[in-house]
Amino acid sequence: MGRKPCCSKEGLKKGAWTAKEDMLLTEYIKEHGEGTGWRALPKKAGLLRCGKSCRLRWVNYLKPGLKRGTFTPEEDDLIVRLYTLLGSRWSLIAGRIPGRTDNDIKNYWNTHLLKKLKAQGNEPRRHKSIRKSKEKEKASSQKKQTRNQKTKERKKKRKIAENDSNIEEREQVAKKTEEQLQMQDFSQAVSENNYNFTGSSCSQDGTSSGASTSEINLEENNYNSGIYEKFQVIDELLLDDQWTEYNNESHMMLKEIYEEYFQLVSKNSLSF
DNA sequence: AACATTGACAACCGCGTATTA
DNA sequence: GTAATACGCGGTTGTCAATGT
Repeated sequence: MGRKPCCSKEGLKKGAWTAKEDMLLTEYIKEHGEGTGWRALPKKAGLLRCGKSCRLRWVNYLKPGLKRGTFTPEEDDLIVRLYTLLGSRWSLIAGRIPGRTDNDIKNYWNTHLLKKLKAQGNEPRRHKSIRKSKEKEKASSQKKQTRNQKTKERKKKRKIAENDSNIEEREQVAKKTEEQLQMQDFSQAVSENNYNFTGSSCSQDGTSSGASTSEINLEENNYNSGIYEKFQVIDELLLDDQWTEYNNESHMMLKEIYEEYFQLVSKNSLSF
């Protein structure tokens, strides 16, 4: 019953992708297309990765049409507005910004935009985490605290290891030098005695359709409790002349999102 | 120069949902 | 209908580079 058994993760590679792996994945997808099932792809493409990892690499990095580099002020503004509107639904936001992935936007938000907005005193209201319970948040903050500690320890260890290997290296060099000197002596002795001698060297949808009705579920009632307020925010956004002036297309897009949002809320029979 | 901190971003993990036998 | 699995998403972590002390 059910689907085929899941892949064993044993022997699968993790960490940064190599150029060769990128090439294998790209070539396979070019030839067979994207929708052939991520689960079986790695084996068919000759990759020692899990399907999940392949999908992520493709979607976030290799897929044609992805924009790299700095975000434009228009993109910044759009992200901020969409965040205000949708919260951390990065795939939905990404679906509205051509060439950018959810991961991209998420990273950019966390490392640039949030700080920028804080500095301007415009920090957006934090949306309720979609999944996280308070317990998890607590655990997460504890993890965060130990993280710096771990980093420190890792660096310490690496330093020690480097030192050790340096010592080892130095010892080896010293040993080699000594051996070479001995060999030279020997060689010299041999040559002095007219013998022939030969030496040897040695030598790692985001589209709107993705917003199923379940995305705004009843568990999020707290989140939705501020929905009236949210609609006011949307109205403000839509009535913002400055915004309307410089980006009419995006303005239309926000209107569409407004419609979608309204429909989703209606489907969940939320009254306000 | 050495060490600590912060920034940046790719990649991983775990969960909820969709799909399938 | 049900259980098992795949898929997609958001949150988190790992790691290297840059910057500060």
